Amino acid sequence: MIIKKLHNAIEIEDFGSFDLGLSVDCGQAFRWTQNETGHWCAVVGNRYLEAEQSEGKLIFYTDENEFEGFWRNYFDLDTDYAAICEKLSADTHLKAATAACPGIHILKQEPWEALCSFIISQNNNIPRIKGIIDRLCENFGEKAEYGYSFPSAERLAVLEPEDLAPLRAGFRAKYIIDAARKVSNKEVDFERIKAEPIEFGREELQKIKGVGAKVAECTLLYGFYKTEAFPVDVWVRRIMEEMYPDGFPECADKVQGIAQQYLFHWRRTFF
DNA sequence: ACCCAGGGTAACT
DNA sequence: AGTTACCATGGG
Repeated sequence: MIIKKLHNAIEIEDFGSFDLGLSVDCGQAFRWTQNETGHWCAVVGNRYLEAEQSEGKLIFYTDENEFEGFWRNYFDLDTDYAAICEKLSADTHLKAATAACPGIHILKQEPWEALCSFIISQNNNIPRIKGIIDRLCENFGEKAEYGYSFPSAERLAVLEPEDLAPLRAGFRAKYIIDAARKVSNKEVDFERIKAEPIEFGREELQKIKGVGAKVAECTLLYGFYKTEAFPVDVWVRRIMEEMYPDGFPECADKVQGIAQQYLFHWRRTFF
């Protein structure tokens, strides 16, 4: 990876197969948008980033400290995805999926934002999920010059489900409040989920009303970077029924979640 | 009017 | 233990 400092940005070459647009817009994160110039923009935590990719170059409009201290890890730029995809290619369908949409990285999102986002995702579609999350941030996040932050669990914990009416989240409002309360009072312990094997996280997260197996797996994969987490939504279920009636291939051991992300995007985009 | 969406709960057999 | 209606909302 070659990193050059520009006057207002960091320019990167030789960053492997990473695809910025695919990674931020393949259904794992919901706050990235394209501005008039096609640059990808989002608020993550209390930071803001504008970024673009063109002609083999990746440009982050931020300084070196921010890139090295946060974004490099957020985009998982130091993991060798080419090697992972090569390993997955031992399976015919995974070979096709990884070849069809190369460059997807798992984004290392904030655990609370991932949990809350995937609670909202249940029995919902991606455009509407984005809308609800936008309204959640506008109503309860902190306003900065560049946009609204994602509201903390502590901020939402003091609210009642009816207070979330402006979100038009439907039956999910009460689940969001229950999650906020159990996370902020440590009844659901994020530090232990980070430290312990995935089985602990599975049980811990499902103590929350409205969190079942699928939302828990998404939270563990995108919020805790547990790459063996395996979320099965309606699209992945179709793939499992059509292509893997006898189970998921061994070559995906420990990275089932990454394999799942390629299959999800492949199935939605090309079938 | 009907069906579906990155599901989960509760109430049934 | 395995099915099924129902849950709010909006787009096709």
